[in-house]
Amino acid sequence: MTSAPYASREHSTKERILGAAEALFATHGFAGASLRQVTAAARVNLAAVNYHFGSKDKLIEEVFRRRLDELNSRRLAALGKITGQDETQLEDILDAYIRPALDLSRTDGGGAAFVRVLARAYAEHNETLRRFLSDNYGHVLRQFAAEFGRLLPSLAKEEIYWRLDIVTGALTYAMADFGIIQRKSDVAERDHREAAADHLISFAAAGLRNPSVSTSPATR
Amino acid sequence: MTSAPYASREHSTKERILGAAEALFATHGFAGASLRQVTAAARVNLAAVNYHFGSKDKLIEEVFRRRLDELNSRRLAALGKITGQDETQLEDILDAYIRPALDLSRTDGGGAAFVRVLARAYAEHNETLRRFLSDNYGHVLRQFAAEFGRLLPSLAKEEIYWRLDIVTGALTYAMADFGIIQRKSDVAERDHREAAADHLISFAAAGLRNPSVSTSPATR
DNA sequence: CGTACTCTCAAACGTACGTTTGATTCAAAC
DNA sequence: GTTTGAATCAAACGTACGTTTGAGAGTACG
Repeated sequence: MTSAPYASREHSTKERILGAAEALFATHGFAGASLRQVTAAARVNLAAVNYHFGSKDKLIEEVFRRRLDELNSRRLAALGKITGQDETQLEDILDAYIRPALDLSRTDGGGAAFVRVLARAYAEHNETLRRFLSDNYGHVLRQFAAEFGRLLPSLAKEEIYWRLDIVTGALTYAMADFGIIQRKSDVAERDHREAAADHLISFAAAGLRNPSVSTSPATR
Repeated sequence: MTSAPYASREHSTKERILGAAEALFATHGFAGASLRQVTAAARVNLAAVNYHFGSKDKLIEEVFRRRLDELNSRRLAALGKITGQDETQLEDILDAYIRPALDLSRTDGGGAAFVRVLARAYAEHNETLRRFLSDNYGHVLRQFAAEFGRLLPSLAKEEIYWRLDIVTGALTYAMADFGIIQRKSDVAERDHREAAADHLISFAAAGLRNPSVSTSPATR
């Protein structure tokens, strides 16, 4: 072996497992993709998953962590630029939230697959996974909810979280399907998604602005 | 098979299985909910599923058929009222498509659960299930696509199907989450969903009207 | 009564799953 | 040269799955 300066190369066992798992989870779901499929696709031994990650659940978490760390950093960076400003519109906050995810779905090397994994996570209401995401990235949601609350003072905190969850799920699903369609597209695909993202944002803004529904039973 | 007047009552074995399967598929997915869970919840013997339905896949199909027959009949009835009319708007066709589903999510007796099952079906790209839905209800999609095409003459047939799929998936997901949230709501929930549906429709209309993307130049 | 038929039941079938084990490899450290 | 420890491997573990079986209960009808 030509002892290169990079100890953990892109083609290390761990990385190959993560890549294969990401692709197979996107296609077959977390329960539907078996470790035997994953290790066969990654061309590693079956036991490698439990050796390097400990369990299938931990592997799933690592698939998320690898992408979400950067995704949410970008979200917070974008949010930081508009936080507290007077002229901030609802659409600006939504843009800070979904634009990094849209960019991710455009990257090579599994980004598009990961967006589909994200959509899976929303569809499956896996409690373990929910807990992991809440523990590790809940502060991001909280910061966005706070900023949304600033622009929507008439909505209760709880109501804002509900709507954010619905909006995020619908957006994620739409983005995931963009990723599938991407294969058949040509150069104009980028423009299509750019324009579609604008529509998604305006849709989400309309849903969030919706004044009706009361979550406090006493106040009627 | 003597046609007894009340042979298949609401509490028959078949109906109890269908109800339990619907609820468990909504919560745990098709792969995640086992026949042992289903039969235990329905309080029937494990073998009853294979006796009455033949297999788990056939049971899944029957869960869909029980609801989709009426759902799509209502969709076609609503579409028939506006087909070919000059003053038809995109929003009218979308209303004909998603309003029956929204009504279904409001019904008692598992309708809300079924909408979540529908969302599952969209998230999982199960080929067997896709085939079944396409074979049995593809004509509905085709009729709607034809009417959409009439109002969107600049879009290729294929492009219309893509966008319909994305839009339907996002709408279904949103409606499914409405179903989950429903529990915590009071009387105003109906108004909320009514208003939210209007936003969903306008969002979908905007996405469908989007003129960009060219699928035509390259033949592939 | 006997026959026929539908439905239910406990038990077992074979398969696939996630996980664990113990041996083996191999390069670096001593 | 020996030791060490990380990494890989084939094989097996116990469990849960969908499905099948064959016996039996219940009902209808001559």
